[in-house]
Amino acid sequence: MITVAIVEDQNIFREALVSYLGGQADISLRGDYADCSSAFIAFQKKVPEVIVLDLSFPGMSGLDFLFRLRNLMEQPKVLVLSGTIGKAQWEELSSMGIQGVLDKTSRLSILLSAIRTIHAGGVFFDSRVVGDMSKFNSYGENSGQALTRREKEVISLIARGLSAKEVAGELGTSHRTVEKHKDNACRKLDVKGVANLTRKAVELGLLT
Amino acid sequence: MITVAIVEDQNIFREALVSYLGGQADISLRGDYADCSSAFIAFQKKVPEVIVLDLSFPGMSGLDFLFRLRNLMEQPKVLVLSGTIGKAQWEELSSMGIQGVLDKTSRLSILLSAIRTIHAGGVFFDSRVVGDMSKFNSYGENSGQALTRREKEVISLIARGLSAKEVAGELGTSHRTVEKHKDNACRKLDVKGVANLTRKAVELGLLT
DNA sequence: TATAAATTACGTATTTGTACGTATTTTAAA
DNA sequence: TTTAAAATACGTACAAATACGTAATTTATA
Repeated sequence: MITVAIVEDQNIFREALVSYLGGQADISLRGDYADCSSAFIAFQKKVPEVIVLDLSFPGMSGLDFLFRLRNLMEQPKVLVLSGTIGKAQWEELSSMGIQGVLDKTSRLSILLSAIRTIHAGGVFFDSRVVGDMSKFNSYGENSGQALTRREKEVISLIARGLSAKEVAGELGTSHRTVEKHKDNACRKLDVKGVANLTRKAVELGLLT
Repeated sequence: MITVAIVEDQNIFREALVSYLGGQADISLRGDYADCSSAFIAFQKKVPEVIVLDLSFPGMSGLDFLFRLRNLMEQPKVLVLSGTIGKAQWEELSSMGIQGVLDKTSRLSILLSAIRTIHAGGVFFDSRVVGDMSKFNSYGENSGQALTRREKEVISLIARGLSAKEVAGELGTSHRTVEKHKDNACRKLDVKGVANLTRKAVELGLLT
């Protein structure tokens, strides 16, 4: 018998999942939660073996949630249900020690398999998600560098519509420096122009 | 007995919905489809009374789908399940004669109610979705003008990273004209700069 | 057809972005 | 502490964007 909890903000989806998983012989549902806070409170009393966690909702509070899970007495296995996740999310996810990632376009039977697999001690990473992640590692065999904190800060503000001068004022530095950071970020991301940079910033989850 | 079909690309969600709705005494499921094409082919033979349609997936083929539905012998009631929908989608939706819109964060019981309501001849518009839509009507009590087709075309290309010159080449017109369209669009949308324009274009669903 | 809306085009002046470069100081890691 | 990475700053030349303006032509539509 596998004890499972679901954390998913889309009520319709969550309740439908509950309805389905509740009918499985080897699964015992131990709660479903629409937000991380109420889930964590419940888990402090009783930790389920497997947590099905939707990380597609905004605010990336889900990552804080994963972090806090590591302080529980018992360590639950975590299966992340993702819609589309950005590079920023993925970087944090992969260092967070989760047991699986699944795309919502996967089959329901795959979800079941994944739950059983990770409960048995395995890992389950959906190829569509993991495959997409490879693009994050191929910014170029040449230029595959991660953005620095300052670069992220700068392009985040630029994507919000600020000019280089305004960003400089915001960060208390020179507009030439800002332009340099932006310049470097553009080369690392292999994009040109504010429009592409803006969409990239959104994609990377830098405007949350 | 209400005959219902589901069109939803997220397999896990769709199958979980099938599992749940299949257990309802007054609902008879007549098929579930992961894409509009296969759904339409099936509907040409037999039209369900109610179609639960997810419009949150890309390509906005869902709108073409709605349009084609109008050519069927019998007219099904349509309940749209939306994640977040942009202004462009909403404008087309509201002129498409659907019977209901529901947010995925609604409760499952609400979905049931909605299905029963529109089957009985009523309409069901979730306040969260409709409420959000009001923001689209308040681009300013002053400047609340709709974008023209050309303006949408121009800012869509600009948001994709093309310069005014490149857009001009693409559309076979002068770069001055392109700049003018962009200028006008910016005033209508009350934004400044490529970054803001790009995010607005994404928000409006112009980059699908 | 008459009228309004949309598309087209250009002028001009100023600001901002882009794409190279170099080089110093600060901060973090080995 | 030594070393590497990051952040800082500046030069220059050209391209592009921005913010005003006017106005002719085409296309819908009442």
